[in-house]
Amino acid sequence: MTEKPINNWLGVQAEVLKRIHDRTWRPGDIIPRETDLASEFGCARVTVNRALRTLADKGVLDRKRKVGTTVALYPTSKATLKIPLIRKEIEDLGTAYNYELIKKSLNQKPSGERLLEHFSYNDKLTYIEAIHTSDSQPFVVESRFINQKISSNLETENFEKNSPNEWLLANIPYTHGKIIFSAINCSNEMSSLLNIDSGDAVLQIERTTFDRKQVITNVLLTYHRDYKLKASL
Amino acid sequence: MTEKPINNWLGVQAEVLKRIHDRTWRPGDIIPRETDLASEFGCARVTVNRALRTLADKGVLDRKRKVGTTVALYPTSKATLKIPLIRKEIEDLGTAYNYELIKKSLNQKPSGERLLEHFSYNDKLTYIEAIHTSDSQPFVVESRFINQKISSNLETENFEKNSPNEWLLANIPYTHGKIIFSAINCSNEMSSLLNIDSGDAVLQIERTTFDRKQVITNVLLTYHRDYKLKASL
DNA sequence: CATGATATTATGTATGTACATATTACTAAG
DNA sequence: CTTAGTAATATGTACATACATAATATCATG
Repeated sequence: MTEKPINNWLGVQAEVLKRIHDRTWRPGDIIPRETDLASEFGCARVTVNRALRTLADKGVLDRKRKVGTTVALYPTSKATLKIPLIRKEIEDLGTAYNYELIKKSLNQKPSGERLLEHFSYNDKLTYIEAIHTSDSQPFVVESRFINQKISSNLETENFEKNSPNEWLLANIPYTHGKIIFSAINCSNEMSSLLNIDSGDAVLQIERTTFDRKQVITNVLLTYHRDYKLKASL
Repeated sequence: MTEKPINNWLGVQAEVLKRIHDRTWRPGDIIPRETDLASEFGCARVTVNRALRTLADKGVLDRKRKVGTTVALYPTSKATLKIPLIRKEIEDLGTAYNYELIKKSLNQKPSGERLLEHFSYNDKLTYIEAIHTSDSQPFVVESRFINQKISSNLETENFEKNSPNEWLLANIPYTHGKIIFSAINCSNEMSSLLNIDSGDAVLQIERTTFDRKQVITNVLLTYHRDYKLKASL
């Protein structure tokens, strides 16, 4: 071992990325096995394992027992986008956050494709429509259905001051969720809420969160006209 | 140790999630230290470490040396969206994929805010406009600038048959990227390409990829009207 | 009382070893 | 020649141990 050993997993990761990057190992290639890399780098196999495992998590490598590790053919660019609390997103812009309840109605029955896809026919839902503003400018309209089965405290909360967004996060744990991004032409009603012209294109995010099999809530967020959602890969 | 030990990291992870879920540990709470959990579960500290580390990666926990591990206050819902190759996305729909080059021009100078944010003033860019179709229906219009510095082979590739999307992925490695999602009202020109009405709202994704500091390419993908981007959290 | 040195502590990581598991390759029985 | 059974192998994981590192708490000194 004349070379300086790479004896930490970040170092191994960097070296592996370097070799993928400079095409020593090309997409589809099988790379040397852990034991070989370990002895080449002068470190323990577990260290190599951690580096390769992390890269596999990120989608850079594909791994299979007994078969080996290959450089991913289509590095399915996994973008991770952080979805912050709306209040926090606005406050982070350095602007004043405000929340206003527009509508609230209890005991709604699910109707329409969007709701019936998630809720069952005899679920009772609380509907809430509200607007979040940034320096008094409309930022996003929240239009939400909450499954009344989830919590008895739901009735005592009137959502006049607190957004259901925050209330749910603080009170109702969820296991997983689905998100759908789309673009829509603004309706008359929505355009007056957002203070833009009817027909203007706006970004819409639908989010459904679950507690195991049970749907907790389905929310449609309609953003102001110039909203851009950023992510990195 | 009367209880059955939890001696694998997935088991520990499940148990920790259970306790967060049933509010034994609430958002903001500091949870017992690794050594304590290890002795409670009857496993090694490293096993607990791996479980907690993985949950911290996912954003469920916050960890800090010497301070301890807390349940994340705002579990900054990290959505991971997989961005597949366009061809693959269409083929996975079970429809026929087709690619058609619309325009190609060399030696463009960057102009406009979008390009000058990334490219430097005297970069030479190759511009490519192309359309990807699904069963002959317009699926997405690709409008791309490629930095000519990145590869000498760029000149030999005419992009008549192969989309720059695939060519770049196969030939030019990148280190990281930025993505911006927005909604726009379709221009006259774009609407005729996408075979929809001018003014229709469409989803637009801008993606810039880098090789370290250097910008490789900036692409604007304008999707067909009913396109929805799905992600999970 | 302020301040800088020092001890303490919880997480972070490296190592050698051992065994588990998934998958392939090989081999022998029919 | 097929097939069930078995060996070989690369990754996956668990553990005990040791030391590293970051952040806090404590204490001595001026």
